[in-house]
Order: sequence, then structure tokens, then C-alpha cells
Amino acid sequence: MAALCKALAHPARVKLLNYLADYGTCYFGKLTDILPLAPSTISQHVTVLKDAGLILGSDDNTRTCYCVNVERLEELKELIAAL
Amino acid sequence: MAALCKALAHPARVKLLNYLADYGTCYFGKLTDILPLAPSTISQHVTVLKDAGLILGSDDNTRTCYCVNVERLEELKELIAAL
DNA sequence: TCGGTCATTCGTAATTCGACGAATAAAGAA
DNA sequence: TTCTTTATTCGTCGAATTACGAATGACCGA
Repeated sequence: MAALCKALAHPARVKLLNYLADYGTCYFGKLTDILPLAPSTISQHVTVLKDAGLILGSDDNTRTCYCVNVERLEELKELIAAL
Repeated sequence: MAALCKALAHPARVKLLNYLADYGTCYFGKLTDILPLAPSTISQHVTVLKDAGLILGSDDNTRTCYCVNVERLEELKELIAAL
């Protein structure tokens, strides 16, 4: 629970998750348009979300496609709702 | 949203909120029994939860009585559920 | 083959976090 | 008054976070 919240403890990561939740999937390149941050920084945030299990990345030849891990997100929702 | 999650981004603070949610209210001294941390450290965590608005503290003469801020907690639940 | 794009990793600097002990303030008991 | 209890604040330290640019590797097009 603390680990999941920690993954959402930064505005940039909340925006990323929100965007993915709204648009389903997208490539990394699109994410760099969403946030006013350097690509390397965004990659770091994406890694945090990935490590928390909240998003999934599939290597589509040279690009990387990201999407929300719905099951994991449900897990978080249940944990918070049970508070 | 990120601010609220940040407040819950540490196991000690999750435990504190859980305890208060279960037991309604309690004094600071009781909280020091719940966690294996120095009182000063616990006070820091309590301050973080208080600053986030998740708990409320009322000064009962020499002791301090803490309880969950239900409205704020509901706010968090709605934000997470809306993801 | 030579560039160009895409995404990540590495190295680094500044800031924040998390923990502790010591000092403090305020109220009550001896 | 003096001592004890209670809760907080302060100072400090190491660890973690956040940001960037530079370097890297993999793939495609010219």
C-alpha cells in the first residue's frame, strides 16, 4: 500500500497514469509531449510506475508501448477504499 | 492527489492512519506504542499526515488527541476511485 | 554505409526524506 | 518548589528522490 502510494507521490507520475488511463495505450514519445520534462527524467518516472506494477510496457520493435495494468490499479483502489 | 498519496507513501504513516481509522481517536502516547520508532520520528510522521489534512489533532490540556479527518479521507478515496 | 530517431542508462548535482538524540515547553504530582 | 510526564522542535546525518545532459544501443531510411 505504501509502495503503491509512493509511486503516485509525484505529480508527473499521476499525470502519466491519468493519461494512460484516458488514452489506453501510447508510445513513450507521446509521454514526452505531455510533460515539460527531459526524456530521461520521464523514463525514470515511467520506471517507477512500472516497478510498482501500475503500468506495463511492451517492446513493439523499436518503440515501447505503455498501458495501465488494470488489475494492479484495482488493487490500489480496493486498498484505499478499505481505509 | 500526489500530495495525498505522498502522505501515505511511508509504511509508518499507513499504520498510523489505519490505527486511527480502527480506534477512532487516541493520544500521541498510544501511537508510540504502535510503532518501533523514536517519539520524535513519530511526531514527524504525524505532522506529515496533519499537513496533508488526513488527521486532526486537538490539544486536550497536556495531551494531544488525534483522529482521522473523515472528509479528507473521503476526498482521497474519490480521487483514487476516479482513476 | 552513414545518419537519424527512439528509449534507456549512466553520472552527477541539488534537494528532500527518515531517523535519532538532545533540548524545550507546559502541565501535574511529590 | 522540584521532579516527572508528555509532545514537539531543533540539529544532524546518511539515504533516497528528482532533475538534467551525455552516452549508448537498436532499428530504419537515404
